[in-house]
Amino acid sequence: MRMTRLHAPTLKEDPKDAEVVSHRYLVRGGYIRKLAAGIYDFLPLATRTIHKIANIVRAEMSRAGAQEVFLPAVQPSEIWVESGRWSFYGPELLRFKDRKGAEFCLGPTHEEVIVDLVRRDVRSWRALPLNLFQIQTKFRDEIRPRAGLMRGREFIMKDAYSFDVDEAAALRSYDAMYAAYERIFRRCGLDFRAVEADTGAIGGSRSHEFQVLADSGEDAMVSCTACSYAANVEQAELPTPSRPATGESSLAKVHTPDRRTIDEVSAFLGRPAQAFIKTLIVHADGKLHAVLLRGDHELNEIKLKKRLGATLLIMADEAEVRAASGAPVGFAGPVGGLKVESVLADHAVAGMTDAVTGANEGDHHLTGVAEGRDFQVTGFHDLRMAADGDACPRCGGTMKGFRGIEVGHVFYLGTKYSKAMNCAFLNETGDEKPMVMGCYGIGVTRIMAAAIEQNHDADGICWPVAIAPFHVAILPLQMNVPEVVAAAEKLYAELSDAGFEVLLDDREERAGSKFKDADLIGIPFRLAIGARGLQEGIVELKHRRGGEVVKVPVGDVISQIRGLVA
RNA sequence: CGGGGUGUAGCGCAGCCUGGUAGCGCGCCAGUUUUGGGUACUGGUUGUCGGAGGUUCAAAUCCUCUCACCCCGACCA
Repeated sequence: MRMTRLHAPTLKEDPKDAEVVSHRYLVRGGYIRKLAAGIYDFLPLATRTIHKIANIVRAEMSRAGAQEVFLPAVQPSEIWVESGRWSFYGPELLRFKDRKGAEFCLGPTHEEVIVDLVRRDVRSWRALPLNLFQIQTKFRDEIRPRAGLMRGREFIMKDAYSFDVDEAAALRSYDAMYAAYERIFRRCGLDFRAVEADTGAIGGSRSHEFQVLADSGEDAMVSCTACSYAANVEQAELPTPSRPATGESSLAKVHTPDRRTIDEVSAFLGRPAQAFIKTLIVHADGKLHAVLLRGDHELNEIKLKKRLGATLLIMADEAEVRAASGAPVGFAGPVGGLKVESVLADHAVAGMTDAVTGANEGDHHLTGVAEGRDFQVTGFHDLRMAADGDACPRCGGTMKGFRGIEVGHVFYLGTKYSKAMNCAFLNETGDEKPMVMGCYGIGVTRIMAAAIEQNHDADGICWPVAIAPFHVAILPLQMNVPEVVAAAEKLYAELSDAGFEVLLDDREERAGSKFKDADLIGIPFRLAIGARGLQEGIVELKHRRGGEVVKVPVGDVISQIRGLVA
């Protein structure tokens, strides 16, 4: 490809609406443009990278036995009513009517469509296992799209669905997908980690997320430093700690004017956050409950929801907090009783002495509070998020926290959808059974963004070779020196013929501009051809990522590149 | 949805407080110059000032309504 023909409008200045690195560089590098909030145009460079990622995904899915299909983006409401998700899904599901008034939605996912397809024609155990996948544009009307491609509303996703005769077979399908995912992300050149995850609204009993390691990631994980356990902090179970030896303390009320948060009271009283008992009032299915956590811990709403068996769980509003505690938000505490259905406490609160809590009175806290002596709870449970330094639930080792970007998710679904939508088969003994399903997603466009978050420097993108839009950039540095242009053209032809994807910067620009754009776009290897070097028969080969520069005789360029790109 | 903010040339911005009919940088076009990290200079092109309504002799500027977008939060296969 010639730069003069390539539609890659690069920008010198950062776009004003881009905060995260991947968004900035994708826009500046001429990869994407925004059409509306969370909706982007993919320009030629982005399209090339997306194709690279998609082809790796295709190859590995095929290898794992899945077959590619292409399903509609527009879906009728009937199948969603059937699965129960027409009412369960909120406004995130974009709904609309056709000219006859019939209701449709833009597919945020395709369980309904695939189950409908499979149940029509698959009636026998002989046809199973079956695994179908597609690479499709999905639409989710996110409350707040952000961070460019990381959380857009419209995005490209690979989704696969497996159908099996029983749980054991379905788990084999799951394991095959898990293995395929590891191959996919490795081939994409990403530093990633598979972690145990919550199954969320989708149900099922087994689930792993594939997380690209990046400090800018939205998700927090912990992994054990001693064994292989790794999990999302939402998912990680925590071992029950041993009760601390009871210490002595005497209860006292202190005046804490206008100090509401743990941080504020902690600074005011000079006590660490670990000495606090945080009292949260939650509203679950119409009833109020209190949750007690150690001050430095964070509530895990998923665990709490499961413990309460609640379908709807939200933080109580100000009026509810006042009704439960008799005090404004920020001063609730367990001592003296709360007007709530139950008081649940995290294990870490058990046996705390000399603790600080709210006094159930505006502008006052209690110190010297002892659990058991000053208040009782309904029960102790695992209710908090795992964090850096926590003990591993498997081996007791120490867990380390890290952040990641979720690029893939595999779920064991069971029969949730096949039962709801009557997707069944006849087994060898003639009995009708619901198929046992799994579903497996990969965010194709998110991989593009995540790869940049993980692979960039101050000048631009440093693509892994496998997903770079081009392998090599050729930069003739003096367009007015015929020998330079001729040498560049010759290398361009030779490298292209040898099967490499080459971008020739044939613009009448000075060297500086070409270097800047090549760095920004992030082509892994750069050949700079200058009049000076050419006189000695050499060109300069630079590795975008490491920055190493080697002088290469013109005749050796192809073999050198061959060794690098392979 | 709650809080905060922004809409003026393709991009990034100033002008608004104190109304007088629009400007800067980058880009783009022509040329000179320069020629290994966004060269310098000359000339040129580019606007329903987000939209609607109102006040006024006069509105980018003041008022009302509205739309879009961004950030924080809640939300989330």
